[in-house]
Amino acid sequence: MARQRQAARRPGPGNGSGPAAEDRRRQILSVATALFREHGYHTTSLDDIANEIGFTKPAIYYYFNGKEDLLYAIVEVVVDEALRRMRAIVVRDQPIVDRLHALLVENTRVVLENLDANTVFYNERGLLSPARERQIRDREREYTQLVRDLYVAGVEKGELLDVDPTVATSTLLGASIWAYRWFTADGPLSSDEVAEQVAELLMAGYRR
Amino acid sequence: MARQRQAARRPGPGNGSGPAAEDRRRQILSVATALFREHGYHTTSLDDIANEIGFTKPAIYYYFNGKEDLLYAIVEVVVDEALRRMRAIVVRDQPIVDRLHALLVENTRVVLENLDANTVFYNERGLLSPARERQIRDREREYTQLVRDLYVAGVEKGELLDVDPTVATSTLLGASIWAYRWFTADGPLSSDEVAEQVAELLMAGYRR
DNA sequence: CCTACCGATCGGTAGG
DNA sequence: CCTACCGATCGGTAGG
Repeated sequence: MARQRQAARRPGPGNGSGPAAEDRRRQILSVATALFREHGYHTTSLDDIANEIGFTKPAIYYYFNGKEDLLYAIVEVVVDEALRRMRAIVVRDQPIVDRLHALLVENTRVVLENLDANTVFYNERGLLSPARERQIRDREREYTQLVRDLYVAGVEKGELLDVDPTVATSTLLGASIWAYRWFTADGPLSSDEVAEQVAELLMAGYRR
Repeated sequence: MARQRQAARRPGPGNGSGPAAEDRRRQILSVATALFREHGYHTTSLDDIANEIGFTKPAIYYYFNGKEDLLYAIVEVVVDEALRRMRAIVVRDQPIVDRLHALLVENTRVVLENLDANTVFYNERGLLSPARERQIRDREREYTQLVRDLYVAGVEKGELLDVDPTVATSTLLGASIWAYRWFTADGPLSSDEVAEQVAELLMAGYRR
């Protein structure tokens, strides 16, 4: 589908940083994200991506330096967005339990609102070069650390269950993130409803 | 390391199904599991696997029909083992809350005890052929269904928190499984300790 | 279980 | 952003 070449304006090096070029970049990333999610990074060729958009492989090199740059760009946005949202919640003037709850709701939301990109993040980011993988890992650690610090403070105040804070943080975030594996937009629950229920379950525990 | 060829007995088609052949199969799978986990399926070549053991690529074709067969064999063991252990717990003569707790402890344990294989399972199983992926997915569904049925029964009896059973099941199992992403054998906690703490947190909730 | 080798795929580049 | 093309990798096979 959409295999016709647009007879539109030649981009040319001139507007390589113009707004039209930004749109093209976004379009390439969007298509790459969907294909990487569906088939995996290595099973998706640059030809696949280019064809899906309606032009040829070398065009991609006009906007990106190589295949790995596509993956990196996708993955980078995911951590940065998660980090940004977590930061905003952690500093709120609320009881720690409430902040942790809000944080888990928000975390599930951000995952489900960007399902393709998040799936690529969790499935393919290990394929990045060691240097880039490290950069991503550092930012992810920062994000985990944010939640861990909150948890430690909550235990000290007697607001949270006293288990190992690393276990608690990883497990709670993991439970939230895991939604990317089973959530379907055509299911009975909206992403917001899922986010709420997940957070509720983790806060209250399953035991009645 | 271990790059010397063993000058041992030629296997030959004769003992292709003998005990020595089974050992070889297991060895190949074990090496493949470690490499697939570390570098990913597509980044690991059959030459890599063969070299690591100390012979050449065609030898692998003496024991397996192709690269994908290696992945399938690894992944199959993982679901089957999980399914087997879950079945044994679900039928116990215990209160549902206790069975759910035991089940989560056991689930985390089985993941952490076979970290390499489970990591491959969750990261690479999407690369199987559609037919094989379906087979794995069916067995995984059976396993999820087991836990879901237990949850539904628990809610009816008033023993469990009344949230959507699919959300509950997926989230609880996900939280447990997620340990494969952050657990390290050289950390302060043993896999058994982690398994207990995860299950405790999920049962009681983080709120004090 | 080895040597030798083929065919296809694919990321990337030249040159415009 | 296109045509044409190269080089390397790699799964798989022949033939022993």
